Amino acid sequence: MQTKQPDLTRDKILQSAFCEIHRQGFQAASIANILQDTGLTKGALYHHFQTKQALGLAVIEEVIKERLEGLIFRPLRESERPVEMLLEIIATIDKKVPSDFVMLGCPLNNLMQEMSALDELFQERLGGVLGVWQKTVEGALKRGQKQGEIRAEVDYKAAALFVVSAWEGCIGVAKNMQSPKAFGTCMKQLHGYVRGLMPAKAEKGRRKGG
Amino acid sequence: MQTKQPDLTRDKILQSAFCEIHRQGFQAASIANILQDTGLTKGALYHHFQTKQALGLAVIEEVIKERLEGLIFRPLRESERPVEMLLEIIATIDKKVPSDFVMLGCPLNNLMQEMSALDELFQERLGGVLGVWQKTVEGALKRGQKQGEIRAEVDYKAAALFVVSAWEGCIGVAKNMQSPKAFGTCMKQLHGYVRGLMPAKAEKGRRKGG
DNA sequence: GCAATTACATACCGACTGGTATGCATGTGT
DNA sequence: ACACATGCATACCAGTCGGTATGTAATTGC
Repeated sequence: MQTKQPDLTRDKILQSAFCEIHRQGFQAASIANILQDTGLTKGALYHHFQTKQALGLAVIEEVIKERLEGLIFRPLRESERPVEMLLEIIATIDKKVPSDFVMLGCPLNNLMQEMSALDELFQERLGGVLGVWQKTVEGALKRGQKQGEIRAEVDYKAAALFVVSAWEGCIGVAKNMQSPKAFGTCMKQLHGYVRGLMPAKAEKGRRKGG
Repeated sequence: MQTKQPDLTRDKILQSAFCEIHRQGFQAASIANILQDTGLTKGALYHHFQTKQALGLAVIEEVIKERLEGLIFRPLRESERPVEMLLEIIATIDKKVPSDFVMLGCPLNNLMQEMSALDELFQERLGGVLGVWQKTVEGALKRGQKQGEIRAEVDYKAAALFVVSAWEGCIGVAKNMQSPKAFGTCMKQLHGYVRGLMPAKAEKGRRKGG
């Protein structure tokens, strides 16, 4: 066992920074808090990350993006019945995610609201993740259209944009109401919207209530 | 003409604070900037507002809420054809609002995302405004239901919650993409969702494309 | 017209911020 | 085994933050 494990140290910083940023926002996130939490010092932190900004960008890329990847992107991409998978994820996301993720909001959305208008690099990175999300939903709808599960006249690009927007909106409003229940209610409506993209036949076949 | 006009001074501070908060967020909003912008001094500001928090709360109540009132709440409440008015507002809001309101985001939503989890008073005030919004849409849908413009089985409370959530979500995503066009596309989908709440007959009667 | 209050301006403060310069110990390549 | 780079700790810094104490001019009440 080594006394110095740079990769572990770096990861500890990233995780702690993620939590601090999730709770306080990026600008209000205190380097000092992260150091206290990890038991490290400024030397360690600024050895691994040149600036606070670089740390924030790394959190986006290596923590937030990866979480979304596992929770949403990958299942959606790999499923052979993408529309059903999308509906499934929308219907169950409120149970799959710890309740403080509703109380504190979506880490991605929080950062977008806070930083997009202030910092170009943040805007690019966040936009990148958002773009992947959108493209993933878009792909699911497109494939669904080929399978006849989405009506032919549906503009799947616009629909995907709306799904992601409404999704984030639901978390945001639920966060302000501090109500996981409202989140569930809201996402159920989004579920209804997506079902509304399906042909009448396929739509009727699905269960109605949540 | 008087040399001291406390009401005007107070208003100048509120307006400037609104802009500063809209641009930077509340925590990053700098008292010094507001003073520089208004040409006043700390003495003046802290005479009218006990703390920065009090200033923020006043901005919510006296600026943000009033703007939404004039732009959305009042028209919706006073219309005799509330569903049409709701659709009208959703369809044209992207033109009625200056483009920097898309680039900088909805002031209400920005503050909700930033402050709701951090400060109880903010959460209450913001939640109050959001509640009015929600109740107003709710009332519009309810009245629409009586008029037969909304299908009887629609859960108008859940639908109203979703409309507001998706609305904010659309602005948020458009802000991150720095794209007023995306805002329009996204709101058109919300328009479609609301139309989907109408009976097939009434829905068909409306124009399809934007 | 005098007293009291209101409406500001000036100067200052402690706390905290992100960031850096320096130093030292551990690990690594040869 | 020695040179060198990496990994991390300590101490310090300039700048900014919100907030306050004090002073003074303008306005108001009587």
